[in-house]
Amino acid sequence: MALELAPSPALAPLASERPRAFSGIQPSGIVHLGNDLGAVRNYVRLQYDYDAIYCIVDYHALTTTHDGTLLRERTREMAASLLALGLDPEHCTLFVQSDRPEHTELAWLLATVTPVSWLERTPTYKEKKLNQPDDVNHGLLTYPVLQAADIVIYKATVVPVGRDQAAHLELSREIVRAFNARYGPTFPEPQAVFTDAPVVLGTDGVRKMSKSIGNTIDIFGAPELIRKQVMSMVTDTKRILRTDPGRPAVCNVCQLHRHFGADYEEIWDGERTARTGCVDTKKLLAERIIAYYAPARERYLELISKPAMVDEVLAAGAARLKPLAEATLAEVHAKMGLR
RNA sequence: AGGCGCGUAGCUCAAUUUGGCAGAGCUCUGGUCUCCAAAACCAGUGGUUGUCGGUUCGAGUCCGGCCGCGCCUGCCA
Repeated sequence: MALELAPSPALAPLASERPRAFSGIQPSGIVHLGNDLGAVRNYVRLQYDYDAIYCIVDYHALTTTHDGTLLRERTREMAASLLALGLDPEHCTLFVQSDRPEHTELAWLLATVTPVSWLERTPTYKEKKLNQPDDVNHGLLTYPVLQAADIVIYKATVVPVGRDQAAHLELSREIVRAFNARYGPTFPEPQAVFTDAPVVLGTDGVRKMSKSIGNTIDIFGAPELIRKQVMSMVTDTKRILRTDPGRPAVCNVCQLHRHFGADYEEIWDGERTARTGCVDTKKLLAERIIAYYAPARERYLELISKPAMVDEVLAAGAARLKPLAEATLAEVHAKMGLR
């Protein structure tokens, strides 16, 4: 690499006055209702207000998924899902993390300014140690460093996250501060943008909707599947008889109705007064979900049957980011004393 | 690299000591009950015993190789 003064990474190819936002999403496969309401909807909205970069983080996934065929499949499914739900390559940059290997190099460089104790304190690390005690690999520990690299390699200033993710972003900010303190101002401290994304509970009504737990509502599934999943949802456990009044505040079915119609207050009222029963409310919810996602489902099925279309979008996204990533690395090399 | 230990259902484990039908709890599925779901009760599904070979009439169990995980002692850029 030529020895030169750091080029200005401000000269983005996506020349734009909009602040740059970065967000990573795990390649967990086809998205479910919780993914969409909790994150994807916001991604779609934010792509019009920010210079938005969305990254399918397959390097991160390697800390828990060790089946190459499965990972590749899930990465493509995630990409197709995001495009089907409205991410528009004309308005945002969507790419796969491992298509920009500069992320991992920067992670190594950032690792040298990051105390081990910061990482050992990370709640997710402790949690994973409990969840997969036979596979506590180093990637799990260094995960937040790679996360920081993901963000700052594009000098993104805005990171849309749920409030539960605030701690992770704080660690990224600390790593950035540690780097800037040692080598001079280089990276902007990324700011969390808290979205009002709800934590969507699964069909069990207790735990967060999650593919690994198996409590999902699969929005791209066949209508019969969605009906079956909605009908199996846990409702208000105190409402036993049809004539018992319901409590919409604790009924997950009622909560989900918030997202599928302006008339949810009326639906809640029906539950409270036992004018309607749980079956009525579930059937209505199922049909609304099916109708709402029908166009996206069609797009998804189209995209997944033509993987070349998806791959093309991903390749273009990675190519667009290449100059940015290389410029940042060149600047960092110069500051750290690398050739 | 060497020493010790471990590997059995999706999960937690039993059966290994003394070779003799691979089992239990939870999860899951179905049924009863409820407007549904949950809870409760009843029933059922679920296994290449990490893997390859050997000994034996017979191996989850004994022997050897390999793979994986943990702990310990080293070596090294």
